[in-house]
Amino acid sequence: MCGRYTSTSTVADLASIFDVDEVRAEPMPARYNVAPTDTVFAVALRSSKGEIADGKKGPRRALGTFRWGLVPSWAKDPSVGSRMINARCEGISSKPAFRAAVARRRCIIPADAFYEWQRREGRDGKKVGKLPHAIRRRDGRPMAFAGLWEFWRDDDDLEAPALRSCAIVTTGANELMAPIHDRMPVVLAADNWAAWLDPGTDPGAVERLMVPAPSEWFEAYAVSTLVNKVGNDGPQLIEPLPPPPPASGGPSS
DNA sequence: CCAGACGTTGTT
DNA sequence: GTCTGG
DNA sequence: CCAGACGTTGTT
DNA sequence: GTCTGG
Repeated sequence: MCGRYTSTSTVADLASIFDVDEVRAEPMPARYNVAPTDTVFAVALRSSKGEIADGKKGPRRALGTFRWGLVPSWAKDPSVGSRMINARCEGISSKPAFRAAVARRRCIIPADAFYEWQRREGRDGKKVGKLPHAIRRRDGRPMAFAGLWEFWRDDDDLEAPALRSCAIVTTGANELMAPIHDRMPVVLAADNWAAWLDPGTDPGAVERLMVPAPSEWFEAYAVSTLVNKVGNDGPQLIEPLPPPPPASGGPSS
């Protein structure tokens, strides 16, 4: 799955890379530990209803900010979003929480790396803990996570600004990821960005985009458990973990 | 009909 | 809002 | 995803 | 053990 990632590219770089023509996001500092419920960048098409932008003509893609954790429009309060941080691609179109968004409100969530925790066992099968790994593109470019977004209004406070929230679509692991974890985010090829964002794309075509990206795009390596704590941040979180000390003979030798 | 869920992950 | 379970 | 909490009452 | 918050 994908429960933590990094967002280190600048607004200007993202606007350029994703061919965004309207920026509706204040710059944010580089983040090495983006966690659920955080405010994140995402790219979405402007809609005729003005959900992303006002009614101006011309621009097509907007870079905006969203709360990570999709809050369905019918939710009583936004807390349900904490459990909607990912959307499994399998059966996604029949899930009440995601159905509307996958049909009409797809977005791209940029990320520079994501984290996955590998469960590890001791020699005797006892649990030893979880080892976090960072996964990033070999070419150094930001990744485009396939995302969904929603629009939520508080029925008790119609004056309040609407909340825009998002979820990351997940799929099975590719060969690189398989030893670490059995799920991974859908990472879109640049050639598929337009089709993913376009609400007019045929549902079958959308389905075919929600597949594991090729292993060859990525590199993965173990990192320290500093990332476990959401309050920790900084480039040290994606530094490769030094190899463990040579196996000492244990209690006896 | 109304009430209640609406999600993912990992683990046994 | 819409579907499922009772 | 991991870390950290894990409760009630009454009132608007 | 299970849920909530970040």
